[in-house]
Amino acid sequence: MNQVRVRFAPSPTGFFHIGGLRTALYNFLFARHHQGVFILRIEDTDRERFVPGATENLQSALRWAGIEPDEGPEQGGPYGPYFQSQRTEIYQKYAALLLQQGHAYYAFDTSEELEAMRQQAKQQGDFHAKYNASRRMQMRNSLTMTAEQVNEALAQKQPYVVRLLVPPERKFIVNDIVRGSVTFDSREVDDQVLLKSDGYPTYHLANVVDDHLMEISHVIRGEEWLSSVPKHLLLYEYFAWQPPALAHLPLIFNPDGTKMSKRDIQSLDDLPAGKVDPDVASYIKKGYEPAALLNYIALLGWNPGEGDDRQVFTVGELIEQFSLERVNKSAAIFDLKKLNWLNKEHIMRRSPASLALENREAVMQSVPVSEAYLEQVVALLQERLYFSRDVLKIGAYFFHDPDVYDPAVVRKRWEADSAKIILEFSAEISKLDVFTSSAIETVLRQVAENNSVAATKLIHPVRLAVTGVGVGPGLFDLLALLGKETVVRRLQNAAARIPLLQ
RNA sequence: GUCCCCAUCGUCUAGGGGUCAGGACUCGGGAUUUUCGAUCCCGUAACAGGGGUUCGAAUCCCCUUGGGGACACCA
Repeated sequence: MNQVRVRFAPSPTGFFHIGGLRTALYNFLFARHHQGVFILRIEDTDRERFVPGATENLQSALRWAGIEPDEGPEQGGPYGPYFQSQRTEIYQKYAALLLQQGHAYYAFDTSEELEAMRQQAKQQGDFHAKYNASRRMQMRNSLTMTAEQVNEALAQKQPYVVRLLVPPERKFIVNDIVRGSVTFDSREVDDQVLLKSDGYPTYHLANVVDDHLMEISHVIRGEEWLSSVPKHLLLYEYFAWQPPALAHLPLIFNPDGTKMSKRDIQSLDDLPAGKVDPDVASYIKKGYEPAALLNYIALLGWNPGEGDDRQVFTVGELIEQFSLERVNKSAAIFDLKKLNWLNKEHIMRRSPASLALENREAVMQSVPVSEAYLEQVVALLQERLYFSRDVLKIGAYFFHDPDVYDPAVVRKRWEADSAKIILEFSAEISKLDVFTSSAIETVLRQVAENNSVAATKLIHPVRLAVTGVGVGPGLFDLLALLGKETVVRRLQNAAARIPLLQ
């Protein structure tokens, strides 16, 4: 295989869709797997739908995901510019070439005329009329006008588009890496507009020209493009260019089988039944691990195959395993539950140091603690974290004395003699020289025994007294980390305050 | 409507003529633990339907049904 060069070619017309991220990921994985080049090309040829900031949003999301292009608007490259809006002369040149060779023609039809044609066809039962062999000779174009008329129209600066001349009676056989062989009839393809009246190219022209000029070896994109492949094939043929290999990816849907849409989604915490948020930014904001999201969407339409039951993959492992041949044909449904599970799996595999670093700012803002202390806190909390930045949220008591005691836990765990035993325990641990987990445990069990109660009768009230909540890491580790002074203080406070709550 | 694509547990999927149809998430149960979490066991749950082909079909073929995509001077 020659050098692999692939591109992710989004149009900056709104938010960054999760399906787009997967397309980018597959392109990236494929490129890395083959030591190829991953290119970002911005397809901003529709200036009516252009959304300012969309490109930047896209690039920052790719950066977050760690799937940065080798060539693109930011990193440059020998095939630039990578904004199609900056390449209009190129497309015009190729459109002119097609015109010259008779593979394309001028069309002067106004949108009203086009609309009238479609309306009329509709009345005749033709729902989606095509501008093609069966109708082009009834329209106002350089096929029906004389050369003089055309030149005159051009001289008068009448708006025109350039259309692709699709031959009648042609079969197009598309060989797709994921779908196999798919056949289309030219009757089904219309004389696609190649150059719009504003001088900008349509997707089809720009795409084919750029893929060729940028020496793209494999086009990996969403299934929605499959049916326009015949037009592209025709263009390659007219230009006498070798078309790239094609791989059309299955779509991703909501749990209810509908298209993922941003419309009715407020937030990830408040999803309507059956819906899922398609906006990559929402997942970034929520605090998902990039590795987890990538891992999850990689598995939506791809798997490593027989004999490999792994679910958790690092990006490196994905690169190693990925192949287009193992991409599925059928659409997948996005399941937040599995993403959440993977997120936890990836968090558990991280180093406490990196998690500490990520929580550092928020924690320090709340209370200054040593790096070492923070890292020990993280070590205790790590496997209880659902999101990497939740340290302060689920472990506030490592940084502050509790100011409230969970009423449900008070009700369940606090008994009439709890205060008395807790004070006794407090007095006993005060005497400890080495405040280690095991020393504390020994003392606690001794105190329990002295009072003829099970250790749990002491363990739960102590946890409540020290943390204010009923859940958390192993009690003795927690107390040891907090330190004698803090623990004794909290026990005494709680012994005085909790009985008043009952 | 026309053309094209797709179809294995609720979800992601493995398997592609002979399998007890496997794994993962979820859910349920149990073990462990001082709680939560983690971990370990166990369990519920699928070849859309109908016809062929074949000794034998989830697997190959056809039809039906269902879902999806495309049918713009949007990508």
